[in-house]
Amino acid sequence: MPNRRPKTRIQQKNSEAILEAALEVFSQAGFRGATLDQIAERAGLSKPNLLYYFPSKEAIHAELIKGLLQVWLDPLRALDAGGDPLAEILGYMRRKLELSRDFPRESRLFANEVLQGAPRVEGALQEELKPLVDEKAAVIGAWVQAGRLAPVDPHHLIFSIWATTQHYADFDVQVRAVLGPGHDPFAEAERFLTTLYTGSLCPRG
Amino acid sequence: MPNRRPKTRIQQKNSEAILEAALEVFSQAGFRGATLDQIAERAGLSKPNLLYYFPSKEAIHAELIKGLLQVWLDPLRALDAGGDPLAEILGYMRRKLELSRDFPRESRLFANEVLQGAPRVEGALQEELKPLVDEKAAVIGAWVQAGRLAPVDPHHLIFSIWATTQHYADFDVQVRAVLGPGHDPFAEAERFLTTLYTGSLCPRG
DNA sequence: GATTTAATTGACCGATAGGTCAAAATTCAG
DNA sequence: CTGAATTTTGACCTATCGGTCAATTAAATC
Repeated sequence: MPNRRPKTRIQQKNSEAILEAALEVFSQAGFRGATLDQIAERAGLSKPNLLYYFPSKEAIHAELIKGLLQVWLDPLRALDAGGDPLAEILGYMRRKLELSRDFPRESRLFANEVLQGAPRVEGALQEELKPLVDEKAAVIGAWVQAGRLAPVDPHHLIFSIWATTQHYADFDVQVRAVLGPGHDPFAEAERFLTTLYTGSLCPRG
Repeated sequence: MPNRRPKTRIQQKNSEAILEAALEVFSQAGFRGATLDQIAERAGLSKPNLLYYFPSKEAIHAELIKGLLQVWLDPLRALDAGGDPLAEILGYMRRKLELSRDFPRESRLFANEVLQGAPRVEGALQEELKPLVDEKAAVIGAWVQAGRLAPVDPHHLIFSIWATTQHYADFDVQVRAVLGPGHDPFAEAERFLTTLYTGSLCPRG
């Protein structure tokens, strides 16, 4: 059994291939719907060989979730209390939208997990997500108090940014089916969401 | 095998029990993750008995989706070209949010399906969803043209309403984990979304 | 080049998946 | 009450699931 941290080139390569394949399969079928055989085939390995690198299906999934959560929270971490309120929020929206555009499988993996009751990430939600959101919600709340933002509920503002941006990754099929060909959903979304949030967040006498 | 339309009381009762159980299981585990044994147990029937009423797992799922799509599209159908633009859009948002509150399992069933590539509903998206959305988007576009709404992309406005309202059903676990106890997510969401859309849709000189 | 170590595999395991079927139990019609 | 139709079930089928293991092959080390 290989050590925790891959050492050899071959371990590095195969571990990456497995995680890449698992991301594809898990994000498309959910945890229960995904099979080790599918993952193994996509990774170009036999199933026993796959289980030589990871002890179980759960372990592969856990590794993916672990690596994902950090990346997923980064845009919110970057929200700066010292910046211009509207610019900060629009910047957060934009970074979140870019994640949806560039890492749709990661978004769907997470969506699948939460949608099915988050049995394997509930702890992380409580211990990592909630504190960070509370902190940044307080920042936004302070902006509102100072009259630098129109009065809105900070938590639900954050929810709406999650919802609207992740929608373009998670419901990509539906978005494209409705728009038809000849559209760039993400580019259009950026314009729309900019006007949406600018319009409702600008403070008015 | 029972006829297409349930006739006897017992057929009526069991068919309903099966669909109710299947909704619970499919919405929580996705199609592949759900099992006939789980559905049968929840419905209080044996597996062979379940398969006496529906020919296959696919058939149960298809029946659910069929019944769901109509209900799901009703709020958009009710959007009235003759009404007040902002009130109509807020009303649509509110009806959609009520669906999320009262039928979260249906929302998750649909989300699961689309998330996993919509293999069983892609046709319905093209043939039912797209025409309806295009029609209503045209209505909104006309309002914008007439200067009765701030200039926004109608399709993406509809997407954002879907995203923000369904978020509270589909990501319920996450929303509650972040908010903590003592919150009514749907009531708060209604207030927030009202200000969000009012703020950005009101036309200004 | 030999030997040790890492990597790979085919065969296999018990559990569970969706589904079938003939027979038994129940309900219904006359 | 009786016979026909409906409903229910236990036993069973094949395929696939996650996972194991001993044996084989390929790499790295000396």
